[in-house]
Amino acid sequence: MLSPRTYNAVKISWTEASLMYETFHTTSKGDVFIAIQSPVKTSRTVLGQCTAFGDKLANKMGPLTTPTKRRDVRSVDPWTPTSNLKMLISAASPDIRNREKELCLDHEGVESLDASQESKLGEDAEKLSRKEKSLGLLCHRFLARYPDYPGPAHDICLDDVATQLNVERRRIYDIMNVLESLHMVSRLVKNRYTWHGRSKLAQTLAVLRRVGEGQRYRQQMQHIRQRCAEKEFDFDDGEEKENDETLPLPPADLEGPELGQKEMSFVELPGVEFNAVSVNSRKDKSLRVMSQKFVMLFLVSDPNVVSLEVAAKILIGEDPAADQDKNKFKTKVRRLYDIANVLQSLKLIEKVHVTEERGRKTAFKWTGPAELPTIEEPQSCPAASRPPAASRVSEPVTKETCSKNLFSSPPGGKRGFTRHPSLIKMAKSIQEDRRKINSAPTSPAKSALGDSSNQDFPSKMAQLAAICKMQLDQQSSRAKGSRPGSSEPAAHKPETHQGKARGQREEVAVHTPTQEPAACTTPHLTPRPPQPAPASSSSMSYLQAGGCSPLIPVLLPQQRSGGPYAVFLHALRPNPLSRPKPTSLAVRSMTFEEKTGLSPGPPGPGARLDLSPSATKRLSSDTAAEGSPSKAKRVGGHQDTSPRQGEALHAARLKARRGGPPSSRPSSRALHLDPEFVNTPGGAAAVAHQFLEESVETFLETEERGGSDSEAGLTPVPARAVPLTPGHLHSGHLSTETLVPAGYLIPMHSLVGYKDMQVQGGENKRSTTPTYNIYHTPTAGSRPPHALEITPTGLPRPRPAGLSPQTAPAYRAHMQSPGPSPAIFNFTLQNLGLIPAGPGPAGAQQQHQTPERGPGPGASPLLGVHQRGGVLFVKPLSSTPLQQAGPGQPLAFISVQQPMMTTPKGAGQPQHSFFHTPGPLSPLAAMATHGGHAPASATQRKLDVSTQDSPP
DNA sequence: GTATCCCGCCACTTC
DNA sequence: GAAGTGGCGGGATAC
Repeated sequence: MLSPRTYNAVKISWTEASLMYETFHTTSKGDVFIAIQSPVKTSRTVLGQCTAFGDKLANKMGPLTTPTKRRDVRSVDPWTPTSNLKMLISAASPDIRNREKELCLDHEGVESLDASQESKLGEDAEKLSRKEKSLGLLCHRFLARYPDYPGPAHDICLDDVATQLNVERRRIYDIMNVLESLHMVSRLVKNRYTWHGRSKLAQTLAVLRRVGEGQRYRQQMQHIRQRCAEKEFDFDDGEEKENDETLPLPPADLEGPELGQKEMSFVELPGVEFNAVSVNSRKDKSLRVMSQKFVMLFLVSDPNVVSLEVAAKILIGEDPAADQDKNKFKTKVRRLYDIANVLQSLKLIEKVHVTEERGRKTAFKWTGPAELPTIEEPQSCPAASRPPAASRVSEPVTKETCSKNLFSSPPGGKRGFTRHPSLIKMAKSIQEDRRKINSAPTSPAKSALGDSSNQDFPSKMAQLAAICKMQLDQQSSRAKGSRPGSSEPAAHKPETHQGKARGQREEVAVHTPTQEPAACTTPHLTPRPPQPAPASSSSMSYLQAGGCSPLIPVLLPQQRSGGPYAVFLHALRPNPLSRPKPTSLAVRSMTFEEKTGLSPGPPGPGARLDLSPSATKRLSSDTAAEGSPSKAKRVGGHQDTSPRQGEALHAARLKARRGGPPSSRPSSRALHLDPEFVNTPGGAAAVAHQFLEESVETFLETEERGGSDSEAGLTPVPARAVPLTPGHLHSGHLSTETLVPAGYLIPMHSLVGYKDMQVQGGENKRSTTPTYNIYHTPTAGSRPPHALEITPTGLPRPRPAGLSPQTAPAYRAHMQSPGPSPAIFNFTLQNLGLIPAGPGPAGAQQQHQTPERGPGPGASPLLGVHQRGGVLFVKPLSSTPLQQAGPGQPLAFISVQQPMMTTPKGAGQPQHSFFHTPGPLSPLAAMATHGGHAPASATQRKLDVSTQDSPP
């Protein structure tokens, strides 16, 4: 067939080529097509018959081998991107090939091709047909330029790429966003990205799957399908709304959970940890979020076939408004096409058509890796990382050092409220460094570190950055607030610092920056600090993602490449559960879909997610913070983050509750911005802190009391049982939730420290900036075994009731301490075996759950943990669950803090609008707002109704 | 006529 | 204020 050389040359492109083909096929209808070489052939011709890729490929190969192309290929430098591009292009576009051939063939010289190609393409571009200009093709060309598994980091200059590919930058952004969602690239700086290729893809997918499971997407899809089946008519776009009632739109329901996701805003990428950090301007990046969610659907779907409609509904569902708005629906669909095109180029999906009652539907079939690395919680980075920590030390150390330096000053003292510009800069620089490192690491760095380390690297970097930020935030907050209440905090902090000092490295390495310190400090947590690494790590590390409701960030250990990721889960979407959906239903609609289910990979026991709530939070928070200022508005934002932020958030929440301004939650994003919240008006902040603390304490107490309940709530309730009511949440409380970037995945590394964080729990909280807040720990989630189970709804896991007494204190401590979220703490304890999984003590969680406010003002019912002043509130993933959840159930936690931001709004109408989806937000909101009240009902609603339903 | 999805306006962010 | 980003949706092209 191909000459060796050719072969080599082709190798790289092969996949791509295949992808391209597929793409084409898909595009064209799934028909098969073409042999690359065959000059003309277009798609269908050859393969028409073959359906399977393999076949296709084989077929293609045959043709491909054909002389001509090879030549080209060969001639070209096999590995050169251009060569690849050429191949791809030729393969992809018959027209192009033809042209090339015509034009170039002659010369054959690959080179000529190369140069000419692009130029041609570019030139031709104008002439090219729409198809030829498709995003998928463009993506192919783009991908052809880089190796799947880059050794050293590859920097990508958008301008260059755009120029080379002859496309507008705008198009490149679309591609980059999708790639970023898969962690194939990470943004380095403006106009620059780092190419990671597929090195992190497996992990990312594994994480996404988990998250998806946690989100119950499968259920949602089924639900939707059912509805569809039931009401086919309704489907039509517009109707949906109406359907709602009748059918609570699938989307809607779905939304609920997803809603949380809506946070699309948060979408930051895992790999890019920093995203959160700084640079990113728009945290929203819905495209990224959408992309991740879209991928999750495939990963969770048994059939692996997801219809565009279903996907759109689910994704849209998140967007309340979208549901009703046809236009929005259309827009979403457009985006899905964009994403699908890129994913097709990546060969992750293939376009297919599903025949339904209604007719033929466009759908996509997952063609990516079937089996994904399990995410082991255990491995969870933490642990792994830790050890490495030492090794990694370098990084960690650095981070630590940095963080220490940054924070050191304040330990006892407070940190400046506001971040000093210089600090900010530092943080940024650090972040940048991280990024750089990350990028590099991906390949090399990691190697150096070791696998785990690798991951760690990035994560570390991220952590460092995060830590720095957090610290800064904290400092700032302290500075501001050193205020009374702070005493504790202060104490903690100092301790924290100390703790850090001691264990810092470890912690540092491990922990997420921010929290760690705090956590460490916390006496209760104390243990964690240093050692946390191992134990904590283990325990901490894993949060069940799945279990976690939406909000919960899950940390996944990255097995290899990637470190674990922290995923922000949206609030669980109860919905799915809510409706008992018969899977079968789904079937009708979609042939493929039918599956019911397996959850693809439910994480086995092995797979666990580490949630580092804190981490997540951080991320989220960071992100949020980064988020546009405007967003900040939502909250009241104080940016100061950290504990204060959390407090601020609380305060905000409280206010909201009290009638404070409903805050309009600006947007989900805003939520994230907690930091901003933090900033909350100065004096107020201090007060708020105190207030928060108090509330927290109260909350804790409450939790303890009601803990069980809350736990239940926390526990991942079986879907139905408890669907989080996102809506509920949002309604009131949502805000909190909102804050959380649901759905967003963050690489553990970035989070790093989660363990620590978790372990540490409390201390950090304060310190931790908003970001941290984000997390929550999902206790349940953390449980390894359950990972899957944990998933929101279903988490059967019993929660460590055990928390109880003993834990309780600890819990409180946590809560009080800024450290890690209580949830985390619980988690950890549970994992460690210190706490019984049972319902018992659940209190903490339960408390959270308790919906209502247990905690006091802010206490969110659902949430299990709240950090106190600090601010982390853990929410039960599924809000609903709480109720249901019985003892034993694991908890899902969500950090509420962010929500704070939202709170205002969330509470208000906006929320609804925002969140139609009840789900996600709600949980948070619930927590945040604590309007605990909301929770229960909300959750329930969720089940029943679409999110929106949730009563305001 | 519907399905796709390119194109580029424009708002938001960041520098 | 300029540049970078990215949401968004009009409308063209493909089927």
